[in-house]
Amino acid sequence: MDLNIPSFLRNQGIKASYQRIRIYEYLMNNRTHPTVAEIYNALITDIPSLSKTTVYNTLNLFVEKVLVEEVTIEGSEMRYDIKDPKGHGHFKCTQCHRIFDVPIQIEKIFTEELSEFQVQAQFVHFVGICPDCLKKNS
Amino acid sequence: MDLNIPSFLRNQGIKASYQRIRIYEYLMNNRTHPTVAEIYNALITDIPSLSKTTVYNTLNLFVEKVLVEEVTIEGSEMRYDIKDPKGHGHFKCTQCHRIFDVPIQIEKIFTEELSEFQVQAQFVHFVGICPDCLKKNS
DNA sequence: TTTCATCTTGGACTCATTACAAGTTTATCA
DNA sequence: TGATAAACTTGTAATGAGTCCAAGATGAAA
Ligand SMILES: [Mn+2]
Ligand SMILES: [Mn+2]
Ligand SMILES: [Zn+2]
Ligand SMILES: [Zn+2]
Repeated sequence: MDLNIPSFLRNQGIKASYQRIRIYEYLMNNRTHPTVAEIYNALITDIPSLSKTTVYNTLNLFVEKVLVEEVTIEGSEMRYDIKDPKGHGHFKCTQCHRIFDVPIQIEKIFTEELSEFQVQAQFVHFVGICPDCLKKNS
Repeated sequence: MDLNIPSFLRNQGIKASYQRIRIYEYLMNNRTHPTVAEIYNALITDIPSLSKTTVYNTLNLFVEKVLVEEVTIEGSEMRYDIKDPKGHGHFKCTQCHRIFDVPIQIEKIFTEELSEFQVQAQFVHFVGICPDCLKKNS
């Protein structure tokens, strides 16, 4: 499923600048929920003129156009994730600080009390210790 | 269940200073998930010497001692909530910006894939429009 | 190639939070 | 009492993620 990023972006009503293509491509290839600083540091060697503001602008645009989702989880920096139409939760390991994807049964979360609310988005996340770190500890 | 806050704090290993008592009391009486600024502004008339740093220090201490929980939900300011041993989720209304408590069936969220992880905490939140605002809109 | 809208850039700025050092309170004990 | 020290509070300065803005670059259309 070899995605052509430039035409994909244009289909979403986004002008496919070089910076935007490279940022989207980075998110596709690095499903680690990177921060702005991580994205910027990864691309700056290839794109020496890149500005942090452009990374912010581009991510905000992608979020607005629903190509990308913000992941708010423990810590002071926002993280970014390619939009998953199915939706999934996250698990943050307190030892290695990695963030794992967790499949979620969204329907099961809804409770009676929410019936009067119009829910537009839902977020689930866990904090704890991942299997790798549990092994290392023992 | 008329709680004696000073002795409650001492039981938790926390010295019951006047500031700490008033901040805890405020959180007990205002289950609105207030920000630091809201707590500070509410108490500054009663305690003119109160410092914002004290509010930060106190809340961080309460979080460490598990008397209070941080609520991270949309927006740049941290919010605080008296610790609920049962646990509950939150719903943020995009129109009136209120944050509602939502009872959650935590067990139902757990998926097969989490079985190898040691989960220490879980967070669920929703974003959408609350019943009051839905009525106003129609 | 000219034009005009859109993008990118970097530096200034904002604002929530933390760090720090000096002053205050409180508990303990001579 | 008074002395001593630990813990707490306070105000100011510093940090740092994110935004604003104005000037320059890009690129599609005519
Ligand atoms: Mn993810
Ligand atoms: Mn709550
Ligand atoms: Zn780990
Ligand atoms: Zn509302």
